[in-house]
Amino acid sequence: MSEIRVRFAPSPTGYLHIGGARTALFNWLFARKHKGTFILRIEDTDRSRSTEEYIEAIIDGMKWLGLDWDEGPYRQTDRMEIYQRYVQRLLDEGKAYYCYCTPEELEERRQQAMKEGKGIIKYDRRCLDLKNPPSDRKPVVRFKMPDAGVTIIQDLIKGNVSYPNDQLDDLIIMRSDGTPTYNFVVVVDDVEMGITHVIRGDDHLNNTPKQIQIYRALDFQIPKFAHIPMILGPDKTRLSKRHGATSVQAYREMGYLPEAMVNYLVRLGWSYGDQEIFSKEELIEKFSLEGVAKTAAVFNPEKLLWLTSQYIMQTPTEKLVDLVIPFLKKEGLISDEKMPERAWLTKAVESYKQRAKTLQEFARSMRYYFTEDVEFDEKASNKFLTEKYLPYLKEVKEGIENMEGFSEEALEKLFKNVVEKHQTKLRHVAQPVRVALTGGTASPGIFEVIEIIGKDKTLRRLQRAIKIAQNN
RNA sequence: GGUCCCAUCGUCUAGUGGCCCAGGACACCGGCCUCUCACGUCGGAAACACGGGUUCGAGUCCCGUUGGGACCGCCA
Repeated sequence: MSEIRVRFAPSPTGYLHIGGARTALFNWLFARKHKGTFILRIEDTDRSRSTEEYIEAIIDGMKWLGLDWDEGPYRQTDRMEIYQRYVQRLLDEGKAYYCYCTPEELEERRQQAMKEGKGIIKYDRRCLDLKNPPSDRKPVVRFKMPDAGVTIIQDLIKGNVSYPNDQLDDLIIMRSDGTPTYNFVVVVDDVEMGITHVIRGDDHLNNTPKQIQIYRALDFQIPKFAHIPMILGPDKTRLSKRHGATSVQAYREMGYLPEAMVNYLVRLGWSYGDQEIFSKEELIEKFSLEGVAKTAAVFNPEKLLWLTSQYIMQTPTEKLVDLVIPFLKKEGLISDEKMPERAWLTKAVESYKQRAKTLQEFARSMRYYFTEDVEFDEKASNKFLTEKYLPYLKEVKEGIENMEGFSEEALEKLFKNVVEKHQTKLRHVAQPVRVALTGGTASPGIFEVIEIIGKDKTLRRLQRAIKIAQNN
């Protein structure tokens, strides 16, 4: 049994997007599952649109997701001689030819064909047997497609798909500037790199018969193909920027967890019975191309959010603290110079572990733990910082002032005493205090919050709230 | 316009002829828990696109219709 070799081949014309990430993930899982090799190849033959920045961004995104590769990153721009050699071979064997038509001429003819309602928009081969090539033009090289018969793709996901060869265009394999084009390099590279399984988006399905013809012309062995369904936006068209955040780094910056992203992505088009949550090890064990669906999937950020919250709850708090710190810095709540004690930070993070759905949410909802004062939510202060609750606020304040220790237990006892004395409910005491300390009506348990905020700050905030209540 | 792919709750999906008057998950709604929020838990509403076949029996097989998508570039 020969080794399995797969690749992820993004073009660096943008950040690593959701769709690309899932393609990478499926390839990676397939390689890991079969103890094969996962190759990263940068498809940068389009020099005008490829940038170093995007190459970095893609690599960065892969690393963040934990998709490590075994070979590469290869870059097609480093391999130009190889492609040129194969183009020459096709030329020598009469399987390709020079074409002198300009892009403008071709465009015009395409428009014309479209207008006449001709279904087939393909090159008319007028340069195929040119007697006198124009000397003032640099030609492209076209691949000569067979014009009869059918090409059949044996796809691991779609099954057998056949195309009439008369539909296949004589595609350009080398531009007039001497650089090769995608459909050609992809074949050469996949063969040169010993790729056994081509796993890619099904937007490539229609390119595959053309590529198969190139494999045949070059006498190459054809790999196995697996075309995975697209990821769509809510309007069911191909997912793109206009659908909002679509790059993996955008989600990283919003405080999503990579494990959640991987889990979400894998379930988009793949399933294993009713199971929703998978560890990476489990995925490697259970992943298979047979489990991949044929239908396109709509990207649903809400489920990704839920998964992130699930992973947050599963993450050990100590680790969570490390993850939250950069977001606290970004919110301007801490800095290297102003770094709170680790133990305190741990308690603070712990208090939001069941509540924050993203790392960013941690930082934002924990704001009042760090600031000197709080900003009151108007509705909340109007309702709870009033004369009615004034006695409770005062008694809690006094109680804390006279308190021996400063533990959750002691605080709970204090509140109970106030409740009993006034024959009221705990919530009538807890809510005004909550508003006083956090500015709003929603927070972790009040005793926990008081302990985290600390005695001094708590007293100051209560005092301030009492003043407001007196005037309300 | 041509070629190709696809079709189960709003969304992701289970389902490979009888176990399905269709199961799970997110979101939504309601109960419980409760100092608020969240978590958790219990319950609810919610789908086999349509029409023909095949079969004792079809979400599952076949054909058609409709709908959606992709590709048709000197982009990848």
